[in-house]
Amino acid sequence: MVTIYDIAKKANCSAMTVSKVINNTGKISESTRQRIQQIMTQMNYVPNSNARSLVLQQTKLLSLLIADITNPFYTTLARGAEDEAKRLGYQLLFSNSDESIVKEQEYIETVLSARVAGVMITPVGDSSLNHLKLLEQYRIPFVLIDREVPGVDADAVLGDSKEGASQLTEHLIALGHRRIAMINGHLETSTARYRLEGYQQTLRSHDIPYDEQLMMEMGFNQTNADEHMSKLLSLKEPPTAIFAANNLIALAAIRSLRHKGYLVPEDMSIVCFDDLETNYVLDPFLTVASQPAYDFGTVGIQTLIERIQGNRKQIKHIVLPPKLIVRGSSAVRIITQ
Amino acid sequence: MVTIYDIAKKANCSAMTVSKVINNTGKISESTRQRIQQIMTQMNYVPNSNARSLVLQQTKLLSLLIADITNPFYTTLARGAEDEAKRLGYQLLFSNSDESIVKEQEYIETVLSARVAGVMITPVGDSSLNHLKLLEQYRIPFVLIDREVPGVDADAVLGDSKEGASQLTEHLIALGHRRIAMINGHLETSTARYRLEGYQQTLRSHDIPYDEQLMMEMGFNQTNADEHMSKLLSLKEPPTAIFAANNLIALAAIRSLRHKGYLVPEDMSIVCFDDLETNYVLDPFLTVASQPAYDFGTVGIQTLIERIQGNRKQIKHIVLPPKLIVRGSSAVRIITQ
DNA sequence: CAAATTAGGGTTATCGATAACCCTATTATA
DNA sequence: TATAATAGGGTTATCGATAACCCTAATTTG
Repeated sequence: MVTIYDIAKKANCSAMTVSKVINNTGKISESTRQRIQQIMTQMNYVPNSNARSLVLQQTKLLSLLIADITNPFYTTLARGAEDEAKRLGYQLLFSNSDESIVKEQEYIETVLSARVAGVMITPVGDSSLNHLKLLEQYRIPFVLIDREVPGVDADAVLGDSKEGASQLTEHLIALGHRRIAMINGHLETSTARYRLEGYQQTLRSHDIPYDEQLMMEMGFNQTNADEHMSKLLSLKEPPTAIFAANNLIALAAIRSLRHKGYLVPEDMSIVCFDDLETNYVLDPFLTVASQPAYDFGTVGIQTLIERIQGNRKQIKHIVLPPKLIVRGSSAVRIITQ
Repeated sequence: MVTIYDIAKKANCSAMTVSKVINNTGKISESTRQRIQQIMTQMNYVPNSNARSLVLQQTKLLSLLIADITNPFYTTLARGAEDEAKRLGYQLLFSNSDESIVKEQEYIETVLSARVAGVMITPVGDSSLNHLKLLEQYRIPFVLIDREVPGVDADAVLGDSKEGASQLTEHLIALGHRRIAMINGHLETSTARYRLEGYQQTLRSHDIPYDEQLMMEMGFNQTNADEHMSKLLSLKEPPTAIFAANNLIALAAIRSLRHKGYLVPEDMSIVCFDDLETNYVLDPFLTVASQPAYDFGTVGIQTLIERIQGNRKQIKHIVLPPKLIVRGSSAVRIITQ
């Protein structure tokens, strides 16, 4: 590998002079500057950022920890993050936690060892508290994406889960539904709690009693929907609509229903959080509270870098509002009998 | 940040002793080993991998350069790559080239400066030759994914584009189609060339003349399908089927056709390369030559790390075969008139 | 019992780049 | 003209970890 010493030797000067040319600091005559620059180009010199990071005590590396890159929401988010990071001169490491607290913990440690400049993380849940504290202890800036963690006072880019849940529930009620089930993610995550809150509050405002039998809790990325669906369908008064906490749950629910011989939306309306990238879907079907995944990525990186560069002292919570998109998976309740 | 010197001071020993405990080298008494280990845990010591990389002249960083993470094929590939990298103790940087040779070039340079251990790259096309040579010059191992580059003799994990194209064309012919158009990616990429070859050869083997008017070339990620579709439809003898070089092109084609009032597959059969993640598709519709995207990722990383660790001298080309999946987008040719 | 090992640990130089400071001609200024 | 200022560049120490080698006391071996 070519180093500044190689350049210096060829240019008949000291390494320091080369360094000054590279960083555009100090006083260098125009002629030596050009000579050195030419030699660097000619020798294909590329600075060793390990060495640089070591002395400067900072890297241009950011870390992105998400649940699963193949989840469409995170895919788009990651793309936004990478675009913005690149634009601002940073590189992006990424990893998948699969909603596992253990994987998350392991990753935080490798991230610490890489001395990344900052971390953008979708925390698994409230129990992420411990490793987030570790980041704090090491003074590594981080920004929470999509989910809050009680006890952690950090920058965050969030959706408005309560508002989105309200909109979706409101939509179902407007279609005549009264028995509205909810299949939620783990209540260990803040989004699940807010979505529940929005759902309950909207029911209440329409004088619809909250029925615990209509509440199901499963992981955001799990697919044991069959079981939950059976329970719901076997109720004395089964639901006529389902509010799924995200699109994966909704898709699993629809598959399960079809499997059991039910039609959506004829027999059951389904709505959910998060859209699917319409570019890759031929016939968009889900009625969703769409969240701006790409913006989650870009805004998250911006927020992170602001903090890294110390341009801001106070904590910032940014809320990106959801947008209701009505499609074929929800329909007017058909009153039988 | 806690360093080995901090540990050493607290443990009343030299930094070297701490280093030996960390790396499990040298001779250390069981008692000091435990004492040091305890102090490290207590102080939350995490090694500085910049310093380590600097002296060892190697990092545990790999780089993944793909066209676009939101393209479903690459999403899954990236997931496979990350899983495998993590399993083998490496971290993954990623970036999107958007099929742009300029972005690719820039990225290669930042990658060089990060002193990554290796690079996994889906080259934009034949003109990637220059920066790949730069990698070679710096002796940074790399593996080509999905596409070959003439003049570059490197490890590669490839699909069998010719075979897949043959299968798809064969399928259309079996359905009675004779006027089969092809919408290809840029011929600057090896996959586009092989797919063309498979298509042409299969036509020939059925004594169907190759008609240049039925050949369209567009970028793998571009969507000016409308224009191409208009040309095809206005031919004296328009096609009854289209072979799209990948799924994005196929989707764009279908949208364009629908927009013009044509039905798929009634008026036009469509087949293509690369499946969509069936987990996120409610009603899989495309007849595809499916490629094992996840395996592209894992095998690519394996191949790369083998080379990094110097366990293998000779160049290796791994070919992962495609699989024909017949669905609703292709149908028997309806003979009108 | 003397010599040779070895256990257990320490010293020093090094990786590549940079900060902080120093040095010497030349030029500007009083 | 004498002095101060500056242009242009060099020296040295440092970041954190490790390789290569050294050192001393205890233990083993012939």
